Amino acid sequence: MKTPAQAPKGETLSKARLRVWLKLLKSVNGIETEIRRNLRDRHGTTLPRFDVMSALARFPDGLKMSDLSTYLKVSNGNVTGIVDKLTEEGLALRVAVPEDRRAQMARLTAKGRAAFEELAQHHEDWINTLLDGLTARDVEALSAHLDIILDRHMDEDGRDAQ
Amino acid sequence: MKTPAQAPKGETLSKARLRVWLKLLKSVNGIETEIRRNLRDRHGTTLPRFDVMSALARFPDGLKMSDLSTYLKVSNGNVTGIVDKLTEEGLALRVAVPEDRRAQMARLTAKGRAAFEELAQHHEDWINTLLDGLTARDVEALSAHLDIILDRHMDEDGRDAQ
DNA sequence: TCAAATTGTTTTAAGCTTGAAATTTTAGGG
DNA sequence: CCCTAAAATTTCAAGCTTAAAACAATTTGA
Repeated sequence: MKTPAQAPKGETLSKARLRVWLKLLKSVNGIETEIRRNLRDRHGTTLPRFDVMSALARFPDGLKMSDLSTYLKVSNGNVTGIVDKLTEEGLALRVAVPEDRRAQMARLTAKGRAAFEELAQHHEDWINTLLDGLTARDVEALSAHLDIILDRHMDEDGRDAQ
Repeated sequence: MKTPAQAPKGETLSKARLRVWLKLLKSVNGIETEIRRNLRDRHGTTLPRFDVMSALARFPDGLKMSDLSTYLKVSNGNVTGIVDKLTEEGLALRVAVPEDRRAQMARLTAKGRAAFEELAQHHEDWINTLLDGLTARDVEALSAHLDIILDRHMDEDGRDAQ
């Protein structure tokens, strides 16, 4: 009969939720720090750039700047700057939208797609290693618990419900 | 026999881990965004300030600046700026360390302690609401899965092992 | 038709974060 | 005692992020 060390017996549910939140934060921050370091040291890039490339890779025809910022849940101004940099590096480009002269589609270039394929494979490998303690069964159980959180307070758009 | 919608049958373990990582990230980012908004709109403060106050509240005698940055896993320069701001607001102060003139202890003032008590209670309430879908049993199960991740790649200092 | 509202994007100002350089002080040989 | 290395902290430059303002183009409705 083994009880987690930091789980006091009479702990209220509220305190228990606070504890698991701190653990969630620590896990995600730890993994994210490692991913950022790998992207910087092994590929000379950053997580925001990877995120944008990842989004654009999912939409080969490109994404309007505003759709990109909605999809990534960051500000419009933010994606403007990131796409600017990717464009300077020849990894992305903007194409005009014929029927709406305000809008632009951001797309990956061939070079950008190739660079992303490489990054994506390594990224998956890094995550696979960082989560190598989790079995398939663990992954499903963890996923189910996260769904409870997501379904309750984050709707499809990722915004907090109500 | 119900299968999670996004879990393809023949999915490799590596892909499954990648999926759960993205879900972890989405959950934490969603909660963190809500906490930041609450701190800003309802208390006129920020998450980094709350984190520093929370650390100092745990150590009534104060913490050396370097211990504070180690504890919070942020850079030295970062805590310098945050403690500067808290000090300007009368919530924290720096006291000299007699035996080492290089070092300083950061401490909460009485005002800082009072402000933190208020913040901490609200913070716990917010988390309790955001995680209200999780039962005590869910919390323990989730906690156990996070321990697997933390034990495997984040040691006590929070740095990635090996 | 045309003024007002809305939409798409960029610019800007401010704050956060980091890593590296600079500063000050302490500790350890020789 | 001195000189070098190490440690504690701050300063600095660069990049990321956001919210708000500015700008441009489109849509709406009177």
